[in-house]
Amino acid sequence: MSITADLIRGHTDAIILAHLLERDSYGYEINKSILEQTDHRFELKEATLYTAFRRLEDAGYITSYWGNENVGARRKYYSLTHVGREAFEAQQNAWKTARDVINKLMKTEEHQI
Amino acid sequence: MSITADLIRGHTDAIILAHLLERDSYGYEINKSILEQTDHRFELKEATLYTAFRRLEDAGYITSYWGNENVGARRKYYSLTHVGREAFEAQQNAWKTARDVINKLMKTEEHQI
DNA sequence: TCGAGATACCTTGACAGGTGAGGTATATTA
DNA sequence: TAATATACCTCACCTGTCAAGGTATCTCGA
Repeated sequence: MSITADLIRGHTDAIILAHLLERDSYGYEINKSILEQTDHRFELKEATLYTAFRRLEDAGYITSYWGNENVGARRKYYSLTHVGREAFEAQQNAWKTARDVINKLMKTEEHQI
Repeated sequence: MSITADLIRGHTDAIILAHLLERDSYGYEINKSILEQTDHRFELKEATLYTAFRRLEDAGYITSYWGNENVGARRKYYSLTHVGREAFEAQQNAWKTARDVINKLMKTEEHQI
């Protein structure tokens, strides 16, 4: 079951920030990583991804620098800022709240543990 | 913590259908019900609600009829169709998938039971 | 009786995020 | 040498949300 745009809308920023929590990364890698993590059930489209990078950098949540690869195509790396880390934590909390509310309104049982 | 539009976007239709699973209802009541169910953490704005009604009726998921109240303002009742019920179940499944994927990507633990 | 507030419906225009389609460039490999 | 993978980017369009505005009825207190 693939996931439509509107179900993801509003989560793209947080998903990218989450990825950058662990280490600096670049667009293509983040894209591939998300595909693998979700068994190809979900893909961040390139246009969406680069739009989000722009938005996040404008907001001061991430900074960028060009990698100095000797081989292969050039890579633009992104790094999470302190503000970005705080923003992610806020968005994570917002997600938890929203998730529980939607579960209730959609009469969906919580995930079994 | 109130919930921003983008976190809910794409769920409004399913939330409305879920409400109609139990019984026929009308806009104002659905709105109030959602407010109460969520302890005022989330509100479906009127414009959003009526836009959704139009969309759902065009899709054949709901039908409408005017109530015959003797007192008070007139009410337009909505009723879930068979197709609408099936659509809701599909959307419920889509939500479960999306929820689990987002949980994973956002490194959010599942809700404790 | 008159005004405020609740109930109940609706439309319009603007906005913002997602994305299909298109583009550029380099390296690898058959 | 052509195809494929890596890697970046932009633009125009679409769709859902919603602030702001509107209409009408009923209740209730001053």
